[in-house]
Parts: sequence; structure tokens; C-alpha cells
Amino acid sequence: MRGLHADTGYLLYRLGLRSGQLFNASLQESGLRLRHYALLRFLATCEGALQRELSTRLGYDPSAIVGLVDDLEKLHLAERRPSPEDRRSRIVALTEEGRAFLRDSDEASGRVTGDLLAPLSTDERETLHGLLLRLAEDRLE
Amino acid sequence: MRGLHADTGYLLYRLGLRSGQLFNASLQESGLRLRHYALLRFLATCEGALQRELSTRLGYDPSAIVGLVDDLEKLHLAERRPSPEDRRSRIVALTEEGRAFLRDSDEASGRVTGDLLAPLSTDERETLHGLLLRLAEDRLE
DNA sequence: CCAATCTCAGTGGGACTGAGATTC
DNA sequence: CGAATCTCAGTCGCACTGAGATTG
Repeated sequence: MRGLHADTGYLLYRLGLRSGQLFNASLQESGLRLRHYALLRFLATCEGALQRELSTRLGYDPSAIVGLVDDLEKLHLAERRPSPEDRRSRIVALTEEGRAFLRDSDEASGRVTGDLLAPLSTDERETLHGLLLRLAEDRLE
Repeated sequence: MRGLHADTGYLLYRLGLRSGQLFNASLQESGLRLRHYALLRFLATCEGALQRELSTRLGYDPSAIVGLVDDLEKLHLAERRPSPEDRRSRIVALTEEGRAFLRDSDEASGRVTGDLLAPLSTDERETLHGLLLRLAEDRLE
């Protein structure tokens, strides 16, 4: 009979949970959760995105995006703008405050991942990142 | 500004969620969830465990173990026995039905992981497994 | 008396569904 | 008309907390 950790999929599941916990703990004082932070980080790469794009790219349900953007708007870290091409859609974009928040929290987020990967050497971390990236590109729709 | 997938911790989080989804989907017809299955798989390695052990080894809250074992008892896949050494504790053990269930579902669970890791070669899968295992041993209490 | 183990009720956040309103 | 986008209400599984009962 195989042990619990003989299965790579289960290992991924367990380490993914742990990683999320660590991120959420480090974001605690900002009042945000990992999902808000991921949304901000995605917005920083694209100068505005439709809520539907955020849903597919981040893997969250469309109805969840509504509340997340609500929260970020209340904190003035992001804002909704009408889309000039399609009045059904809203464009979500970072504010200046949002950009400043990302600059300030960048170091803290790197520390979380560094802590998680502490048992691995630099080379091993790069190998792991490359393998996970290939899985993500193929398996994260 | 770094992209979303530049962070190994976030990649782990996303792929962990996906892995859990795939496992749960494959278990759907059995009426169990991944957490039940993980508990059964752990029991198969030890011939009976205290609920406190299950909590620490599987990473679930002690109060969650109660309901999980309740579910498995209702399905006659596991059972509680009194501990001869400490009457506060209960020993949870697989039943014969539980062992048979694991034999039957073993192949399906391997297929889920094989599917998730499809983009990688056999060597790469082993490399990934080794790296994740080292992280799990150090970072999963 | 204090600690450990199990149980249970309640709380809060997250994932999802189904419906509605608006616009293409 | 059907399809897409956003919104909202409701449901369900899950994580955690705090309390209680039993035993060491």
C-alpha cells in the first residue's frame, strides 16, 4: 500500500494549502487576503482588465470577482471604469494607491515564498519553478 | 513588475487548488471527498490511529476529524475502537470494506495524478516529486 | 487542579448555482 | 431573439473558535 506522500498530486494539494495560509498570514495587517493581492498583481501587468478576464486568468468564479473588486474599491486600491467599447463590461484598473501598495508589499511577499522554499538550494528552486510553470501553462486553463 | 506566475509560492497555491478539484471530481460518485480519502489512505499505513494523530498528520483541525470519521463509519469504511491504554482516546481503523474500497479506487487516483502531470516526462515527474517531498517534510509540521 | 482527548455549536470566508438586468 | 457581462441571493463544504465532558 502506498503512503500518503507517495502521490505527487496530494503533495501539491497539501503544499498549495500551506502556501496560501502563509500568504494570508503575511497579508493580515493590510486587511486583504491572498485573492485580493493576486488580483492587484494581475492588474499591475495589464493596465486594466475586464472582470471576466480576471475570472478566467485568476481561476475565481465570476460572482466572486464582484466582491473582490468591491473590497479593493473601498480601500481605493483599484477602480471600475466604463468600457468604451462594450457598455456591458467594466474595466478594472489599479489606482496610484494600489501601485504604491504593491511596491510596499513586494518584499514581504517575496519573503513568504523564500521561507516556504528554504529547504531547497537556488538551483533546485529554479528547477521547481520551471516544472510548476509548465504544469500551470498546460493545466490552468 | 513581476508577473503573477513569477512567484513559486503562488504557482503552488494555484496548482494545489487544481489538484484538489481533480481529486474531488474523481471521488464524486463514491460520495466521499478528498479529505475522507486521505484519511483512509493514512489509516492503511498504520493499522489504527488516534484522532489526534490524524489531525496532526493530515493537517486538519481536530474538530473536523470528528465529522470525517462519522461519515466513514456510516459507510462502514472505518470504525472507532476504544483505546486500551487511554480511555480518553479512540482508535480509528479501516474495516475490510475500507480496505476493499482503497484497492478499487487506487487506480482511479493514480489516473488523476497522471493526468495532472501529463505535460512532464517520467524523469521530470520524479524530480518534481523529490523536490515537493523535501518541502513537505520540512514545511508540513 | 491542570492537561489531553474527543465532541459539539456557532462563526466567517470561499466556491458555486440560479436568477435578473443590461447590452451586444 | 440568443449570447455575454455583471450583479445578487442562497446554498454547501470547510476552517476555526470556544465550550463542555471525560479521563490521565
